[in-house]
Amino acid sequence: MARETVKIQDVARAAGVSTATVSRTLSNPTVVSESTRKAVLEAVSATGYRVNRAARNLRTQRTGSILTLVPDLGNPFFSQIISGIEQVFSKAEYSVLVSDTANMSLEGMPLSHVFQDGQADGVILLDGLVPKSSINSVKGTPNENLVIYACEWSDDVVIPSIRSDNWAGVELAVNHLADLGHTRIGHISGPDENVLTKVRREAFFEAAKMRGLEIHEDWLFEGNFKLASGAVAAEKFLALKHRPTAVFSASDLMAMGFISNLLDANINVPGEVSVVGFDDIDLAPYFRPALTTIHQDRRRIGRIAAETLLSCLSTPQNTDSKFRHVVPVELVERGSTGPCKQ
Amino acid sequence: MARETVKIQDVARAAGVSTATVSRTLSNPTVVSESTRKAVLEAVSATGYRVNRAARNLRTQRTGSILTLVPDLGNPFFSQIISGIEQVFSKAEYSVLVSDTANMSLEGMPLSHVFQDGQADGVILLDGLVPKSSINSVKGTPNENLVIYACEWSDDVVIPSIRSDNWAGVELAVNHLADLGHTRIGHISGPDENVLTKVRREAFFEAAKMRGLEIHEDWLFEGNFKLASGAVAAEKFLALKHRPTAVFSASDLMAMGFISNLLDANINVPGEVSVVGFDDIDLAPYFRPALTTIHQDRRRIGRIAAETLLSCLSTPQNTDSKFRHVVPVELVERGSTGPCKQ
DNA sequence: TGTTATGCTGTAATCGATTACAGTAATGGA
DNA sequence: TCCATTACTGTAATCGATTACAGCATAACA
Repeated sequence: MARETVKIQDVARAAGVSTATVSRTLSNPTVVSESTRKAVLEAVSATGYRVNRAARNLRTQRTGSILTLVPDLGNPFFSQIISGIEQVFSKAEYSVLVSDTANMSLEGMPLSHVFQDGQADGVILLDGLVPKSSINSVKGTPNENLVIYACEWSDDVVIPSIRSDNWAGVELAVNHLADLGHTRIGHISGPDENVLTKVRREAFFEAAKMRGLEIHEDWLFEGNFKLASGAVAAEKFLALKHRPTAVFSASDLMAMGFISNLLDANINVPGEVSVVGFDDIDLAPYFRPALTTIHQDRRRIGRIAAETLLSCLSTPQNTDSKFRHVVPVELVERGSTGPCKQ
Repeated sequence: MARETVKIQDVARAAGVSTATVSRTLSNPTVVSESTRKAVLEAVSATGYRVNRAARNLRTQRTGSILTLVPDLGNPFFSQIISGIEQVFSKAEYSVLVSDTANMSLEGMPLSHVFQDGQADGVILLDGLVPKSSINSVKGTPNENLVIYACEWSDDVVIPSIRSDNWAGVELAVNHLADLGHTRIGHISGPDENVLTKVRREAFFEAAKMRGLEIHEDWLFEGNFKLASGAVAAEKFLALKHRPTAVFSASDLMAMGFISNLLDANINVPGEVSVVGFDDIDLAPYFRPALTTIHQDRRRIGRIAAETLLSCLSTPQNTDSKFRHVVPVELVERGSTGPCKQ
């Protein structure tokens, strides 16, 4: 009964108006008269018309979608941020594209291509390791302010960013342990190249110093935020002659991997070793011992990032590339930490 | 130095050829002569030309992207499937759009709109609860075969699907427990409306029957696949006068929530109660007790779904709407199950 | 030499919307 | 009555690529 695809022409014909009027009715209803509006809308539903995005995009030079670059899509940590992002953009009638940076080489690929190709109107980077040169390719273009960081970032690149208050989080963790009487505190960090690793490590040293605690080289374990690396850290920990009585892990997953191995070695947590994580993943309260950790509101980070980008999209002028939104974190005390008994 | 945007005209001029030749060089290099090809490619890199997608999409009536509908983006389970999907599509030069069905109402929204709008060339449904009417709106259209299920599905809807071998997984779990001597086995299920719940529950009854085991109404706990619902099930479990000695949970998360609460109540796992999960999430081996569970290869499901859709996209004719790919599962024995001692 | 095939290239129509500009009718004010 | 303004509406150009069709050499063959 209907033609293959119904286009604006068909609606115009059905409503007895021009295509311009149909278009106006749909995108700016107030400028057409009551009666034509009704006629057009009727024709639209009668024909089942739907605006063709490609045509609109070509004409308006917009895409109606934004791109999210994630270092590891399989990681639940990021999926929750994306969830927050999607929530905001779906309301605003934007589509969300996701790409795993592990599946592409960004080395030679300037981010400006995303805009030139008409792939997306904006980009949210969850990956602090996207090459500086790639990001800077948008500097000086009209899209300069449409790339922002969420969660991770790079100190070399000046674009807006949303992040947790990592420094405060580490302080909370260390002070919590110090308050419990621990003086020998170890640290499981993320991978060296990660910006979060740097901040949290530095904050760790600083917080320890503030409490007058000494840190031994031996007590620092480099991981990669994932479970297995926490388990590896535990092996090294167990091999130490003179062990710390508490450990601050830069991620919950590493903390859990660490604890698992300690328990297997019959080391009591928190009896002999207290452990604080970072993230407060859903499982933290259900792990045994329940994990004391620093709560990050991941979905909120995603939402704020999306809202920030959205406002840049609607009013490009008043964007500050140095904009930085820091989301507060909090300590959640659970069962994996206890008083120092030595 | 360069114009705002360089278009195919500019390249044509620079190379001294027509736009048609430029287009051909880029999309079908073999039909142009060696010398022009070189000239064009030089002009392309000299000008920094990039094909405008909106224009191409309009002309070719394709979008180069596919849509993934997820019931809960924040759930790590789905993010790993998406990871597999993205891996395949990024190689094939497709973009992946993700939408959380929780953020949209699909009730009145026919899926055919996705195609009419030119939003995507194909759809992967990770959500078995997308309304039948919405999906069936593509039946009889040219896009009939470009919507497929991954992981979940609906028995009412005839479209290709990729899924784990749920039935076999449940059998493995029940037989494992029966082999350990358990005769009183409980089950924590997903939510009633979920298709996986139905299959796994039915398979549970069947497997139990095959082993000559009786199942009491009291031993069935309805959850929602998430942690907290496992903990709730544990409360009900603890209130029972006559408890099962083993429990099969339809998800690892529920199993962990369940175990946590049992441990808090000083019930030994697996000493007093054995627990088998389903999924084999990354944490399963690090939980204490390490979780015995049914391994599902989520990334593989994603990859196969993507490859299936991809082949439908390239050769639409030979698609079978009844196509069903069942991915094998396996039992992973860990510490949460042990011999029945009663 | 004439005819046909082959290989490459250019012209121009086309995809389906948006929107600048112009035109018309109705209204109000002088 | 005439002019200006307001409120709509229509015409047609435009976004930037792809591709059907036609044209022109050159090669191949009779």
